[in-house]
Order: sequence, then C-alpha cells, then structure tokens
Amino acid sequence: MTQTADPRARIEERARNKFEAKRTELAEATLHTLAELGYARTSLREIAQNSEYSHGVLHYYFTDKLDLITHAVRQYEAMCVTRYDEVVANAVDATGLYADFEEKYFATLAEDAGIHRLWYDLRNQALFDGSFRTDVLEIEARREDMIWRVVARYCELRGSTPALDKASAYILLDGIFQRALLHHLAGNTAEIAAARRQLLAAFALLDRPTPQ
Amino acid sequence: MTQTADPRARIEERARNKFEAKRTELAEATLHTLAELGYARTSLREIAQNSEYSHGVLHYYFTDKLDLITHAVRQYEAMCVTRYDEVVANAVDATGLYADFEEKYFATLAEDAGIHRLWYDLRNQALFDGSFRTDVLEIEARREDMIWRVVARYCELRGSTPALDKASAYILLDGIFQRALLHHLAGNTAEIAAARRQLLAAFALLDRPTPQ
DNA sequence: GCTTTTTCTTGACACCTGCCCAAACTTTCG
DNA sequence: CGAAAGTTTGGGCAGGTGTCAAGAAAAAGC
Repeated sequence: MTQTADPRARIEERARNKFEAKRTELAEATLHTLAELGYARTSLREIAQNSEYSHGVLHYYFTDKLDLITHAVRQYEAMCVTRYDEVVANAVDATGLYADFEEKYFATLAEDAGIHRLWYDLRNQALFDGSFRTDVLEIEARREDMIWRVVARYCELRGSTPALDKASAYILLDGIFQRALLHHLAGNTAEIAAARRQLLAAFALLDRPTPQ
Repeated sequence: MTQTADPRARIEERARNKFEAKRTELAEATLHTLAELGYARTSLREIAQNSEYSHGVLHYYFTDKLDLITHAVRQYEAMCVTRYDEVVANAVDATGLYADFEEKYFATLAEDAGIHRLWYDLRNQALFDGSFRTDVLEIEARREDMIWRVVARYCELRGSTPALDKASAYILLDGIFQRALLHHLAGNTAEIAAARRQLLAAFALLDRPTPQ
C-alpha cells in the first residue's frame, strides 16, 4: 500500500489526473454538441456554451480543435463498441440471443440517434480528412468485432457456420442500421418496420449448416 | 415543324435555356469542388475559384447556397444511377455479368473516388439537415433500383431467386463499396483485395435456387 | 494569511462565410 | 447606331470562426 515516496511526484500525479479528468469532461460535452449539430456546424464556442465553461477553457485543456475532437471521438469509442456484449454474455439459445439483440438494436436506434449519426459523420470525414483516418479505422475494426461476437455466438448456438466474413457481416447489419437511422430521423416509420424484416432476413441468411 | 407563333415567346424560351445551361455549368463546377473538399469545407468563393467566374455570379444564377448545392446534387444523380445499366444490357450469362460488374465497380472506385465520397457526405448531411432529406432519399431509392437491376438480372441468368430484398442487397453491395472507398483513400491495397472477395461472396450468397 | 500556481473569463485579432449591391461590361434588339 | 436588357465583377456588410493573451478568480502550498 506504500505510495510513491517523493511527495512532489504525488502532487504532480494528482494534478495530471485532475487535468485528464477535466479533459474527458469537456470531451463529453463536445460529444453532445457534435451529436446535435454534426461535425460541419460544431464550433468551439457552441461546445463551450453547452458546457459550464467559457470557450477559452477549451484551449487551456486542448491544443487544437482537432485535439479536442480526436479526444471526444476516442471517448465515444469506449461506449460504442461494447453495446451488445451483455446480450451475448446472457444468451442461452439462438432465438433468445436474436430477440435480445434486435430489441437493443432498435432501442438504441431511437434513443441514441444523435450519437449514431455523429459516428457516421465522423467516419465520413475520414474520407476527406486524413487526420481522423487512423482513429476511424480502428473504431470501425472494433465495431466489426462487436458485431462478429454476436454473429459468431448466434451461429454457435445454432450449430451452424457464418456465411459471411466478419467485415461483410458488419457491413450488412450496420448498413441496415444506418438506413433505418435515416428513415427514423425522416419520421418514416414504415421503413423502420422494413428494417426489422431486413434484420431478420440477414440473420436467416448468415446462418448456414456447418459442413461436417 | 412550325414553331411557336409569338416571337417574343421564342426569345424568352431561348433565354431560359441559356440561363438553365449556365446553371448546370456552375452546378458542374460545384460538384468538382464538393468532391474535393467535402460539404463542410466548401464555400461559394471556393466554388467560384474553381470555375471561370467570380463569386457574385453564383448569386445571380442561384438564390441560395442551398439552391446551388441542391441543383448540383440533382445533377449528380443523373450520372450515378445508371452506371451499371450498360453492363446489365450487354450481359449474356451470369458469369460475364458478374465479371463486367466487378470490373466497373472497382474501376469507378478508383477513378471517381471524389464523387463517391461526396455522395456519402451528402447522404450523411441528411441525418442532420432536413433540407436534403427528400433529395437524398430519392437518390438512394434510385441507387437501390440500379443495384437491383444487376442483382435481379444476375439471378435471372442463373435461374435462381435473390435471397435478399432490394434494400438489403443494395446495403450489402454499396456497403462493401463504401468500406473499400475508405481503404482506397487510406492507401490500404490489401483491403481492396478483401473487398473483391467480399463482393464475390456477396453474389454467391445472394443467389439461391428458385423454389419451384 | 499571504504567495505562488493553476484555472477560468473576457475581449481582441485576423480571417472566412453567405449575401447583397452598385457599377462595369456584354449581348440583344429595334 | 443607340437603347435596353442581360451578365459579370469586385467590394462591402454583418456575423461567425479558431486562436491567442492579459488579467481576474480560485486553489494550493507554505
């Protein structure tokens, strides 16, 4: 239980932690503003206004606008790539896994629409701006992994083998989600119902009998 | 062959055509700038600089920035939703259709990367800004149709039935494209090769024997 | 309690944005 | 030709942007 002997080091460490904590607090506020306005329309003053500080603070804690947004994106990652882990962990059979997954899928579509469209916005920025590319590709890979855990477990419970590779399975399931998000924001409820059918069909397709 | 009797009407008609022609010319320049910079960073002055006119002209021919961009987007539509029609028309068997489609698919991925990323950018804007939503949804529907013509013809030639509905087939094939585009711009050639395999697997999956 | 350090606010800066407009230029028409 | 209409330019406007710095306020250290 002994701590670092040097008290100066302790103080410095504590300061660093506090500094880091404020950075994440500000990054959190940044995420909310980004989710509401999108990357294109989000300004530092707007971010500050949605927090309890003035816009100058942002430059005290971050060197750049890019630094701030990068930090916010990394923070987003943590919450977005584990969304279905609980569903997978608790699954006892394929039908139940699918039901729980579908429920969470359409729940987050409506509840977290803002943060989801932000992600698609940032991924798109990476098509134009190289600064984000590395982060985006890494998050994308983790999202693929997340979906793959669902798909693999589903097939395992059914005693079958996935008919698509990891990337394609993600592309299909996430693509259905993205399309549904657009229709959700457009208020088109009929297409949300269609997305439910598409998701079901996708799972039916993914799962083929294991060749023995 | 008689023309409109009223000469004043003729003149007015000709003027309108000229006006419309200049609008499309400017919209064309707008597309190039948008493809290079993305929606977020494209300004009217930048668009004008990439054309041979000054920025004032844009306000002479368009009421708004929105008006201009909307016009540009509609113009984009024409070229983007018929890309594979020739491939479909010339197909004599399923293998040939797939080969031609795949070739065009990866050719346009590299050649027209700019315009493709612009499309994804605009589609994304629709998640935040309702002004585009109608146009985006309409173009998206036409793109689905375009892909569906390929898929349906492919299955027809094989004597099989598509295993996914129109929307899901588009989601999968376009999703593979979008992912490949990101990796193309990131210079990741290994993932382009992976996309080739994904596309092949997707077609293998799409096509299931027709139940008789 | 007083000094030092950290944290935060405020206002300034240079630049860019969409939009508007008066004046110059060009074309069209009688 | 001259007048009228159409077209284009370039500058001005109000407002917004990221960034910075000086000084107020708060916290920490002794």
